[in-house]
Amino acid sequence: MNIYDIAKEAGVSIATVSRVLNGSENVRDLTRQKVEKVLKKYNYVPSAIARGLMTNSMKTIGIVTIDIRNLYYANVAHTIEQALRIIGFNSILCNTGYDIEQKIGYLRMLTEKKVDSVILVGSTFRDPLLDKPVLEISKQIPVIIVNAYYGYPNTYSIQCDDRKALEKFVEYLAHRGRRNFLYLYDADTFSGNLKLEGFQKAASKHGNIAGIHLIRSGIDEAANKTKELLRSGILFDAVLTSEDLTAIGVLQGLRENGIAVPEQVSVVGYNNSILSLCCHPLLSTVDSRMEDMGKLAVKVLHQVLSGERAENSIKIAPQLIFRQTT
Amino acid sequence: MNIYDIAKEAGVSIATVSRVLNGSENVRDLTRQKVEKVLKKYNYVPSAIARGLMTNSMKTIGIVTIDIRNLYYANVAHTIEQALRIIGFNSILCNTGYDIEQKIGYLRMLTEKKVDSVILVGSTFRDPLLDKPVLEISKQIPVIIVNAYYGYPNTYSIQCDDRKALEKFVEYLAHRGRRNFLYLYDADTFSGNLKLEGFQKAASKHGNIAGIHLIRSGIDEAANKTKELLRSGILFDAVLTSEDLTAIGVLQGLRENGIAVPEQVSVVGYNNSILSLCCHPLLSTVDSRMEDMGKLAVKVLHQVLSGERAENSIKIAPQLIFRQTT
DNA sequence: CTGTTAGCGCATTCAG
DNA sequence: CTGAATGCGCTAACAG
Repeated sequence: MNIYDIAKEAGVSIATVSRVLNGSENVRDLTRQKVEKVLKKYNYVPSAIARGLMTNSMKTIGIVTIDIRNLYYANVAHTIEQALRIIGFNSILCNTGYDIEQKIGYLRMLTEKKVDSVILVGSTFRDPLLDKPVLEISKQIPVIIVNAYYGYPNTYSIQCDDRKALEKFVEYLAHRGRRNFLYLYDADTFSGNLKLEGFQKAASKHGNIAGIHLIRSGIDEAANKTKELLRSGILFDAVLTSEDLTAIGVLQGLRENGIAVPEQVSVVGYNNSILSLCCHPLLSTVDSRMEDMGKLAVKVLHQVLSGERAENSIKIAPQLIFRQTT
Repeated sequence: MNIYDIAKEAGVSIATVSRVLNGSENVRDLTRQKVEKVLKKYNYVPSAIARGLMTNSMKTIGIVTIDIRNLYYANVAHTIEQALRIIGFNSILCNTGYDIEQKIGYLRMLTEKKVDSVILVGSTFRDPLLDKPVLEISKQIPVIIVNAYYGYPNTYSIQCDDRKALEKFVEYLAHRGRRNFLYLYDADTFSGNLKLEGFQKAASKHGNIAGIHLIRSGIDEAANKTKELLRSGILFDAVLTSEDLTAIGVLQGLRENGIAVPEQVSVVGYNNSILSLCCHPLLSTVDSRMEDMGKLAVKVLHQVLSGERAENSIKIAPQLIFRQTT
């Protein structure tokens, strides 16, 4: 069933059918009704593919991220998908994992499918090996990157000021009498480095750096590292992390050693995920405002696709969340 | 830049270009090289839209679920997306929320975009109001439903035996001396009812039903309900739930009242999410094997799309996970 | 092994 | 306000 069948049965031309399908004004009411009757009769659904071939757009955008199982990415992806739907776009979801070839493969697929834009979620997409593919794509369609920055034309970036978040939390803890700051992180990325810099700057200014350790992501990894550090006799009274999950591992490591939180040691997570509300004591953390970033990403995209001017780089302020671990 | 431009520059016909693009055998090596050279020169990417118009397939399927921020759905969606990619399909992600109109709207969009199939994730998609839309779609393309069942032709269902999970857990707890069973759940759905039935049957057989309560989803809601029940003097020594998050709320409610887990009360979650590893004590729960369900969904889909016969209904066995709360 | 031709289903001129 | 004609970029016969 296509537009020809409808036209024939309604006794009009395909142009007219197309017009009523697209809500054009220039159709006599009587004609419109004739067509709509047939449309309804067959419950006709036009083919977005054929339309796409003409308009060169499928009203679809690609959301590219590492792994949707990560709460952080899930949140942003969800927000983006919902905001896009409202402005008439659907989302192709791409979980690339950390493999660069996969990332490139997904990018290629998205250009084949002629998406109207690509939204990269996560600072791991700021990678020298991706520079060329991203540059190429950005020549065709706008590229939005959440939590990192590309300097190319037609790329737009939304970031949270991660550096400041760490700085301010260290500062806060120093005011509360903490002196020996430990930092555990699990990602050596663009935004990971910003956090690290913030920690280093503030910790050395307001106290001492008791240690900085890059560990694998996961509760057990963080718990083990904590226990190892405890055994080695390192002194610390505050632990900051790049992710809630890591902080929860720290909590468990401390508990096993009978160390009271926050009395003896303060612990701080990152992302303000639901996890931070599941542990005990409730985790102090940083709200990196992923929902706001997602919404901004779509807002910028909408502006760009509408031909309006849009900010090339937006930075929003994180929010410190004080709960029971500080 | 299209197939004509390539053909002209390579000095061949568009059919030949199409052949090398699709890896056809029937091309002389020399010819192939000529074409490939031009392809590379312009970094040519064929249009999936145009191809789709001919083949009537965009190699895309729709993943329809409530909300990807829910860990359970995120897991299944991720697994499905990955498995699909391997067999050459991409995924349009649809977060419908609970609104029925939205669900229908997404379904309509997916048929417009001519997806090759739709995978419904979650038993909330077994809804009388969706019967007709699902029936209509299933006449066009296969519909897979995870965690529920539709009896229509060309629909396929993957389920976890939720009823048995609850039965077995109650039984286990009874063996360990528990007698007064409480059940808190947050979803009045197809699978929700199965869990409930399992609980009722086993609890009344092996002990007493101390209460069954439908509450809103969330930690606080569960914690408040727990405290309310405690105040009201209801006696119970085991709490089962339909979701880890609810169980964690119960844990917090009990803690506030100084009730020891598992010494005085056992608590059981559902889904074996990462949340169950974040709380203290570590939560006993049910692994509903969403990864396996996701993989099975794609396996069945692959069979169907390949014209093979596939099981219309598959049920897999859940696994009880014993940690510290039982 | 290669080229010609004919659509796929729609949007979009351009006439009338 | 409506219709005829054209083409989007590709695949799939069908000839040769």
